[in-house]
Amino acid sequence: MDVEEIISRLKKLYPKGYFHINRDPYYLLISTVLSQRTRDEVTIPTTQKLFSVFDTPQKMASADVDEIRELIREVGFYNVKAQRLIEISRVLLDEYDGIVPDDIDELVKLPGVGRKTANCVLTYAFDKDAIAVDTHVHRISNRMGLVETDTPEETEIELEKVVDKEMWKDINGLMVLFGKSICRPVSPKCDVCIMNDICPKLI
DNA sequence: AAAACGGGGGC
DNA sequence: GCCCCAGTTTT
Repeated sequence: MDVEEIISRLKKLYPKGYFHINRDPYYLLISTVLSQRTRDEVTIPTTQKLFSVFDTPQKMASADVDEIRELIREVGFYNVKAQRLIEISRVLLDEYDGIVPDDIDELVKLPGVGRKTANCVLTYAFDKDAIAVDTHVHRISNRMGLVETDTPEETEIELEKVVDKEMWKDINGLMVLFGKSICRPVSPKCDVCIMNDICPKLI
């Protein structure tokens, strides 16, 4: 399977890539945590609403957890997420001088931040070379025969072997857009898919 | 390895 | 009314 061809086609299909309203590291970190297992149509306005009140680690760290909880209710998992946002902000202040670290090993130490979230921050906020593997990237990479893996962690490792480093940061956004519109989890739109001629169609 | 966290939208 | 969604932590 020609990885470069796949990414090249996705870039043509989505020339503007994935749109982010704000690439500030703290904003992106918080919005990405809020987006876990949640549609971004919901996450985007909720994050803006939250930041209209608490827009810095200093403000968030001393916020009332009940107020955060109500502000983010629509994204779901609001109880644990509200506590994590406050705890993340406190750790940033205590351990990192209020600055979001640009290192994977430091980011994953933050509560509620796993490899997917950390790699999103690295690629979108810091423009670093990393692959953020979510369910879309995991599913599509396997469907198209780029890798054969059981877990996102495994997929990240295998993708790094078969994709040029300069393309790593593009994978997540492109495959998310592709995965939501065409290569969906169930009933993918293979009949209108631009990968039709090169896809193994292992569905 | 499996459960738990969850409101909102699609069907 | 049922099922799924830019995951991560806990049991």
